[in-house]
Amino acid sequence: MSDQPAPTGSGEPRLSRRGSIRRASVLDAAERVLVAKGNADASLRAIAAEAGMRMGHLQHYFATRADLVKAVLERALDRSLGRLAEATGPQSLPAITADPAAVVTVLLAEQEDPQLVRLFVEVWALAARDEDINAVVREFYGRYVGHVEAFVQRQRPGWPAETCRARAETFVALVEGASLMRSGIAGSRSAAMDAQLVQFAAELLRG
Amino acid sequence: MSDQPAPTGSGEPRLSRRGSIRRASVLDAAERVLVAKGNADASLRAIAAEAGMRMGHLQHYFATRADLVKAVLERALDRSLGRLAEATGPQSLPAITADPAAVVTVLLAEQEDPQLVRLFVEVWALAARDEDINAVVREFYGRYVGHVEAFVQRQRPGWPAETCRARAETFVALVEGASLMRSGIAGSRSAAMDAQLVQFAAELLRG
DNA sequence: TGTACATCAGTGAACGCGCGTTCACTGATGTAC
DNA sequence: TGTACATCAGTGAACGCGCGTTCACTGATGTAC
Repeated sequence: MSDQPAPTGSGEPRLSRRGSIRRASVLDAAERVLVAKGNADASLRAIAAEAGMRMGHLQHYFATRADLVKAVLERALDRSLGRLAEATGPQSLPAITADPAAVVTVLLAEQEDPQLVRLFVEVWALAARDEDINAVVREFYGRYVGHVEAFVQRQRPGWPAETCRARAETFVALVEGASLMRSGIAGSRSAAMDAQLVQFAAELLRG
Repeated sequence: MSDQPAPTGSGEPRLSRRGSIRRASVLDAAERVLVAKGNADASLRAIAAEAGMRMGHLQHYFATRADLVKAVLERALDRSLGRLAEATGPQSLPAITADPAAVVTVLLAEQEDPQLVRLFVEVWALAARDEDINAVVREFYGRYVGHVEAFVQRQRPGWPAETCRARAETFVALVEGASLMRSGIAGSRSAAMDAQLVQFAAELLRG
């Protein structure tokens, strides 16, 4: 979470400046391998090789594989959330705040990266089985929905909070489902579908 | 696919009547284990135990684990598609054909089974990595969308086919995304969200 | 009706493999005095 | 400024484990004559 060298209090070893950098580069390598090969095939050996270090060394930074995977996902979801907040936040480009359809377009554009979509699908599957990952994922979607809800509230200040919430949840369902239908997993992109998605998602935001 | 004992021509051994029954019970057992434990933890040993047979015996029916998993998914998706066709087909209950909202309600009700949702999420993850599974899954969603498209066409005979198709795809995206938001993976059910989902999904079906 | 034989059903042990984890260890770095 | 020592960075080999697959085998079943 933090760039500071010493997460004091925990049982973890303190990290020097160099150690922090190495830890981050382990996360980078692990994310690359995870995205490229999937959770099942992302072995610690492969991750260590990608990071340019020996396997035993990984344990200096992450006691177990589960810890490493969790840290990778937390970081990746945090990053994703940052981009999302940028797209929906009140401080974003005036053109975007004014036009809900533009928000949808930005989110759909993010899905153009097939590896990112694959990572998300992997994350859902993990969250369905693993309590720790589930907590991380649910917090992510909680915040995601929260951002969208705030956006809707800004568009239609008169609407009750419950309506905004329900619309935000429906919006997120639509966008996440769209990633399946557009990525080659359950279907392929088409201009007609994209247009329909944008129209309906925008309607959810200001309908 | 067939109940007939002899899938002639292939390299597979011919199955006696008893063999066909055993083969089906292997599929049943494999599906139970797969749903309960997920693909990663569903070992052939566990599946054999569930089926009440020895591991080596599985090879009489499925040469490799991949073959078995593929067969399980094909059967499960076929079954799912049957239920779907029933809900959207012209021969279904008059009350359902008349009311798109009822179709949505039926589909959402199917998602109430958490194990089924978990199976689907697993299937998406597999389809994202494995070519064979991908083909199976895409055919499933192709048919799924086809049924919905036909339903839309029946509701609004005047609409061009492309519009019906795009709406059907958007509909499926919404329903599949909803399974994530309602199942505990990315969020939890709420009455307000369900109402919103039904309203918007129905609007997709008849505009 | 009875026997021979091919085919299918099912066993059980062994195989090599890659996995995550452990551990005793050696270098490098930085801090205290 | 120089030395001692603690701490962190990084190595490398070994561990046990569960996995999917292979194989030689024995029973059971059904068909041909």
